[in-house]
Amino acid sequence: MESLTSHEIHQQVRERLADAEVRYTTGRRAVVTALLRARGPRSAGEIVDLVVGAVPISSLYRSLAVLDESGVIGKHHDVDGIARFELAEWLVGHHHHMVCDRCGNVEDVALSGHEEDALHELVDRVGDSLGYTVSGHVLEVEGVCATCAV
Amino acid sequence: MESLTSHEIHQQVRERLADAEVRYTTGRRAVVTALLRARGPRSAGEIVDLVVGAVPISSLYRSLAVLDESGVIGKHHDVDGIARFELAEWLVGHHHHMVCDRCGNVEDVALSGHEEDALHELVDRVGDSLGYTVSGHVLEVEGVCATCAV
DNA sequence: AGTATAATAAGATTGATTCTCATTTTCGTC
DNA sequence: GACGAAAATGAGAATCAATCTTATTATACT
Repeated sequence: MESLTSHEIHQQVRERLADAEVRYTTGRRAVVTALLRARGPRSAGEIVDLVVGAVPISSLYRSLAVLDESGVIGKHHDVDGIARFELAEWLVGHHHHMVCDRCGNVEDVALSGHEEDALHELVDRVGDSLGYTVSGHVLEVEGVCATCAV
Repeated sequence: MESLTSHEIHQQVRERLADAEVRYTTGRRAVVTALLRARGPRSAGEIVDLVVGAVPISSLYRSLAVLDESGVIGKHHDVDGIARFELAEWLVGHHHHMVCDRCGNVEDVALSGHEEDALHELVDRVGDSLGYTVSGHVLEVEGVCATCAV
């Protein structure tokens, strides 16, 4: 998947929100911009720092909820149970995560087409064997990053 | 990995806790028994229901913390951010999770040796390419279970 | 049995997240 | 370019899983 420019992404988001009859306001745009700059999932607290100017935390959480509900961003929880948000895969491409055991940093990782295909087959097989209709998969690689490795 | 009997698991846990100079008390044993019956990760609230008799929630959390710290159980967070606990892999074998998108149920899944080897190679390659020393990996398959598929 | 140490129980506390509601902004219309 | 309806925001209250505190109880060792 060729990556979209920042401008194209905002355009895609605007259209998606329009379909959901939701306005693409300044606050919501600020969240998308912040997540665009970050190259991995970020917590609400981290996003507050990434966004220029003061953002009320309650408003930020509502922006995140709206964007999540309309499929613009995805939400998952890190090892400490804190929610982390990132742009949805239809905007930035399917990818996985490399997590540092020490500092907790999370980076996006895209597999090669061949690797992703193999993983996809594997996952389908697993779902079938248990009677599930597979809708997706998540792979997290855990390790110690170069900086933490002393 | 051949699976251990319930009795053998309690024995292993006892030894592991002894090494950590921690007692294997009734409350801690009850948690292990409950997780042994459950065939997948369970939340603190669910474990309260699985354990026979009333268990103070604060005590349960401390038992879980002690067992987690000594490596007897593992902890992760589900899509709603609540913590789920399960017996550690050295007790029940390395495995992955099949998660139902609808009801949230989580089942353990073990891959074949061949599949697991291939996955292991893949994650090693990913870690190397990013300068990480890989320590593990997590694969979650998402889908809709037979019951929820109507 | 007696003592020192660890574990438990009950409730208070914390902290991320959500809810409430009054105020403000936006959009389509006149 | 103001008007009214609907949507969004902001400030603080409320929620709830999880942790902490401390007094009490149980356990291991002598």
